[in-house]
Amino acid sequence: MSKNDDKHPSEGELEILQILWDLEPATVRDIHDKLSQNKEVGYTTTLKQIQRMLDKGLVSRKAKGRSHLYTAVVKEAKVKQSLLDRLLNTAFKGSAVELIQHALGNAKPGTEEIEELEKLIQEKKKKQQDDQ
Amino acid sequence: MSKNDDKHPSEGELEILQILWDLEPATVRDIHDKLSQNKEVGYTTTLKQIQRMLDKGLVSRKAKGRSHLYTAVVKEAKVKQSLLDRLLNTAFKGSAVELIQHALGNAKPGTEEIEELEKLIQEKKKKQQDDQ
DNA sequence: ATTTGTATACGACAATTGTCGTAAATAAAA
DNA sequence: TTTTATTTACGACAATTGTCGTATACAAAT
Repeated sequence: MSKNDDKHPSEGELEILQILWDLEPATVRDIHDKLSQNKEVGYTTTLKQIQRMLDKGLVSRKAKGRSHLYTAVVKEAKVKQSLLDRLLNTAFKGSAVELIQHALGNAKPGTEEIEELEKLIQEKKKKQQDDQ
Repeated sequence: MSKNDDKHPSEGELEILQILWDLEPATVRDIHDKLSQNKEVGYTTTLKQIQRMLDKGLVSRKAKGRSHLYTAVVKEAKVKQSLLDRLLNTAFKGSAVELIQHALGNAKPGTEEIEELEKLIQEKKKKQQDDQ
C-alpha cells in the first residue's frame, strides 16, 4: 500500500535536505548560507535546486513576507533507511553484516559508542532467539 | 598521493561491476544474461553501458575470438568502501554507529552472523582501549 | 556461396542534474 | 522618489545516464 519506490534524492538534494532537517523551516538564504560553508555555489543554483525539489514534492513552503519558508516533506529516517537499503542491495547483496563490517572497518568508535553497539547486538540476539 | 576522488560508478554501472566481480572475465553476453535475470533490458543497452565503462577505465578487456572478455579494473572492496563512505558522510554525518543502527534496524541476522558482529565489536573495543 | 546469427561500433534521444544568467517584483535605504 | 538590494521566477546549457536502433563485420550453418 505504501509506495516507497519513490526516487532517491540526488546528491545535491540530499545536501539540502540535510540542512533542512536541521534548520527547518528555513529560507533559501538560510539554506544557501549553510551550504556555502562547505562548497562554493551560486545563490541561484541553490534556489533552482530547491525549486525543483518543490516540484518533486521533496519540500514544501509557505510565504513569509517577500520570501518563503521551506520544510522538508520527506522524512529523515525514511530517506536514510531507503538510501541504506539501496546501498545494501546494490553493493552488499543484502548482507547487512557485511555492510557493517565495512562500516566498522575504518571507524574508531569511542567507548560509549561501542557500548551502544553492544547493546544493539544484544537486542538482536535476543530477538533472534525468540524467533526460534 | 592516491587519487581516490574518482567519481562513483552510477547505479547501472554498479550492477554490472557486481556481476563482473563474480564472473570475470566475462563477455558482454555473459553479463547481459545475468543482468536480464533481474530486469528487462536490451542487449545493446548493456553493451553500450559496458563500452562507456571501458572509456572511463572502470573495466578493461581483451579480445577473445570475435568478442571480448571484460574485467573490472576498479576493485570491489575499494568501490564498496567508497560508496559506504559517501553514504556515511552525506546521510549520516560521518557517524558509523548511527549508520549501523539503521542497518541493523531492519536486518534479521542469524546466529552466526550475530556472533561475527560480536567478535567485530570486541576487536574494536580492544583496539579502542589500547589507543588510550 | 548464400543465408543466418552474433558481436561490436556508433549515433541518437529523453530525462536528470548541477550550474548560472537575466528579468521581474518588491522592500529598504538614501 | 529614485536607487539599491533581495527574492523569486525562468530559461538555458553541458554532462551524465539509461535506453535503443542501425549499420558493419564475420563466423557458422545450410
